Parts: sequence; C-alpha cells; structure tokens
Amino acid sequence: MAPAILWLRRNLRLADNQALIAAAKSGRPILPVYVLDELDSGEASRWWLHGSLASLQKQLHIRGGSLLLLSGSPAPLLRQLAARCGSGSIYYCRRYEPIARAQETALETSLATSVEVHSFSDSYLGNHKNILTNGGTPFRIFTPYWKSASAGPEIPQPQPVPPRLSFASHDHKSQTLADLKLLPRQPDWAGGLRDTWTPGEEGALERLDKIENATSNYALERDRPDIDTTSRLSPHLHFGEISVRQAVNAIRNTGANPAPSPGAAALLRQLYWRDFSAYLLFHFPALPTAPLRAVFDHFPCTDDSSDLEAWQRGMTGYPIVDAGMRQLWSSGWMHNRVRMIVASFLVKDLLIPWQRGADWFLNTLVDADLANNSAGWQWVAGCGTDAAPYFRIFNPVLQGKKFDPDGHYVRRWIPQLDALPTKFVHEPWTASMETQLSCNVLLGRDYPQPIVDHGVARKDALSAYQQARDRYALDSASEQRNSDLEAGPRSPGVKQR
DNA sequence: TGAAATGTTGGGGCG
DNA sequence: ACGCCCCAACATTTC
Repeated sequence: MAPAILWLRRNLRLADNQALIAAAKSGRPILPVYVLDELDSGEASRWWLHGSLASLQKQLHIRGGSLLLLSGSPAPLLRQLAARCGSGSIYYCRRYEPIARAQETALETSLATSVEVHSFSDSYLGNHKNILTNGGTPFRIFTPYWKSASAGPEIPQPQPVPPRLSFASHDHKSQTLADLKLLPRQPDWAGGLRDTWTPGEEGALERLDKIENATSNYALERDRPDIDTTSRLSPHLHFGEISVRQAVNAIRNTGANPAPSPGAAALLRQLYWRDFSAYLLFHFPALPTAPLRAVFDHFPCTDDSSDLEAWQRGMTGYPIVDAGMRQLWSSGWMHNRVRMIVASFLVKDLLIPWQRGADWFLNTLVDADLANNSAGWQWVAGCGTDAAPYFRIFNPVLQGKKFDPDGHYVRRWIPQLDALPTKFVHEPWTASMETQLSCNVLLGRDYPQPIVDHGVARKDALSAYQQARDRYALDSASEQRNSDLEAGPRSPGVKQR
C-alpha cells in the first residue's frame, strides 16, 4: 500500500504528535523522514539534533520502523520521495520561521495534485492567525496578548503514542546519522553538553517528571542562577521532544491544590511568552534582523570586535557576565536572568549591535530558537514592540549581588574567584592588591580587569540613545517635508511648524 | 524583568 | 531646651 510520508520537523517525538496521529489514522504504512536543512545551522543545536534523532531512530526501531534521513532543500526532496514511493499524502507540523514557511509554500506548490498535504499547528498553544486585537491587528504588547490567548479554546489533553504503528518499507537511500556530521570534531567541545543534557524524547520526559521541583519554588527562585530551580525544558520544547500541551498538563498537575501554585502560574506564563515570540515572528518576519522600532535604525553602534570577543569568551572583567558566558560556552545553556544581564552588557555597556549577540546565542545555545532569541534580544535592546525602555540599564555588580548573593554561581563558572570574600566576588577590582594576592586572583593575571567602567559606559549608552532620537527626529522631519512636497502646496491658512 | 539622581523626613549628636 | 547639622532611610523623579 502507498505510504503516508511523515515529515518530522520540530516534533521529534512519538507521544502527542498530531501529524503522527493523523498519519496513523489514515491506515497507511508510515514513512518517517527528517530533512536536514539550512535551518539546522547552530553548532550546539546540531549537537542536540544528533542526540534527538538518535533517540527517535531507537524509538522507531523498537516499533519496527526506521527514520529516513535526507539533507538539502525539503520541497524537492519530499516531492522526489513521494513520486518514487508512490505516496499520496504528506503529514507535517508547521513552523513559523520565514525560511520554514517558505519551505512549506514551496512544498505545497511543487507537489503533484495527487499528493495530499496535511499540516498541523502542533508546536504552540494558540493559533497565531486568530489572536488579534479588536482592530484586527496583531498584538504588540504581551499582557493583552496573553489575556486574549489564554481566553482561547481549552488546551487539549496530550494524546498517547498510537498503539499499533505500521511502517512502510521502501528502497529510498537514507543517509546515516554520521553522514549528517552534526557532532563537533577537532576539537570536540561538547563534553560539557554531554554532562548536562540528555537529548531526545526519553530525556525530555524524565525532565518533565521533575517539573514539581521547578513549580514549587519557581515563583520565588526563578531569578536565582545560583539555585537550580528552572525547568530546563527549553531545548526539549524547541525540538518538540515533548509537546507544549504535555508541559502545560504536567505543570497543571503539580501541587496538591486545584488552583495553580504561584510557581505553576509563573511557569505557564513563560510558555505564553514562548507562544508570543513565535507569534511576533509570524506577524513580523523581520524580527530576527531589523529593530521593530524605527528609532533604532539610527543608533550609533561601536561594534568593536575585540570587545565582542571578550564578551563571547567570558573575559569582560564583570564576574556575573563572564560566569554566564562561560556557562553558555561550556553547557550550551544560560540561566534566563543571566541572559538578560549579559545581553544588556553587550548592547548597552559595549554598544555592540544586538544582532551580534543574537548570532552568538543561536550558535551556542542548545535551546537556540529564532523566535525566542530574536524577541528576547529586541526586548533587551529596547527596540522591540513590548521592550524594556532603553534607559533600563543593568548594573552588572548590583545584579550579581541581588541574584547571586553568596557568589556561588560566579565561583562555579569562574574558579579563579573562588577564594575571594563574598563582598568582592562581584567586583573583584575593589579588592586590595594584598587581598588579591592572598586569594590567588591577581587582576590582569588570573582574571581580567573590567574592559569598561560601567558608570562611564552607562552614560555613553544614554547619550547614544539620545543621539539616535535626535537623528530620528531630524530624519522624520525631512521625510515629512518630502511628503509635503509630494502632496503639493498646502492650502493657505494651515498652520505649519 | 533597573538604577542613578534628587528630594524629603526624622532621629540623634552636639554646642 | 533649642537650633543646627549630619546623614541614613525612604520616596520620587529622571534617564
């Protein structure tokens, strides 16, 4: 019988997988395929993807199936596959990145009319097209979006793995996982990632089982990078190793009370932030590259490459920043509070374009997600629609003292600071030479001096912003004059400024 | 999902 | 007892 092609994308799981469920219901043997494409470009993401695909292969094998691996442009590859095995149907879950949407359009237009395409909105809670303001425009601010989205249809219960799956046999040439070259070689930098994570559906479900720990303290401790409170589900959710519905269900089932605990409520809200980012990317496809607020087109950036490198390597001389950047490099992940701190430092203290930071994050995070990443960076840079006001500039020392009060986080990732008394640990340059020597951390030798003075940098950032505003005002004034000219002379008596 | 600058208040030391 | 000053603590404004 002609197979149903199951094009797996960011739904690398068997449970609660709408495309899989529908393909199974069709009664046809299933042919699961993953197409490695240009979207799979982040180095840490590729490491993760390897593990996730290996896990999926194993799960399929247990059930008598196998995963066809291809690489290249999905539309022509899937068209060839359908033609070759005489398939009349393709099932997949939709994605919302501009490139991914173009793939879907290309697929639907290139397939023979005899091939039915079944696509599912399976990765998010809400339907991006349906959540709109009363004026019919997309929401730009989170809170009204959240109110509208959470008033939507009830979130369905997750579905189990279909009990009896039948898989298609085929003679299509599959690449091996090794062929895809997803793992780093020479050097193998992935040791810290292997120690920290278990990619794949099994690992995701294990992590989900521990959600209770997260929700019990999440509301109080989620901003504390020194405490292991957050769920760490982000990479599993990104690759769809668990569905967002499974996450919601697990969170709702925590605690003894029927009413959600403060931690559960806060965590659910975070899932809506995830939805909101994808929603913004759907409605504003330029989100990854262009500031949503036009003032920032005029922002005078410095874009110093040695400052960027100091930031990337965790050598800025500000311990909370460097600890975060080293945690990222080593484990492929960074605590969210620290992401905000390092991002603020890059954008405001170093005046480097947020896109450089976004690129680095996309390359080094195991949970790298175009929507979350772009929305997050625009938020920090102050250029998003619902962004932190530009003048909110994090003081890395105060943030360190507030959210890592004992310095455990900083000491863990910067062992050179270990012996330093807590009062110096977030500002080691204030320790006397004698203290530095007795604690084996001589600044400039064992740990860098700060590459900028935050007090000075803050003032520079504020004047840079003022400059952007001035230029923007000038620019829109001249645009106004131009459009006045185009519109012809104004009638007499109209007041002009 | 800030932080600095500036303003206000009130207690205590002191002549 | 009183006025004066200092400054910590808190509040408000500003960036």
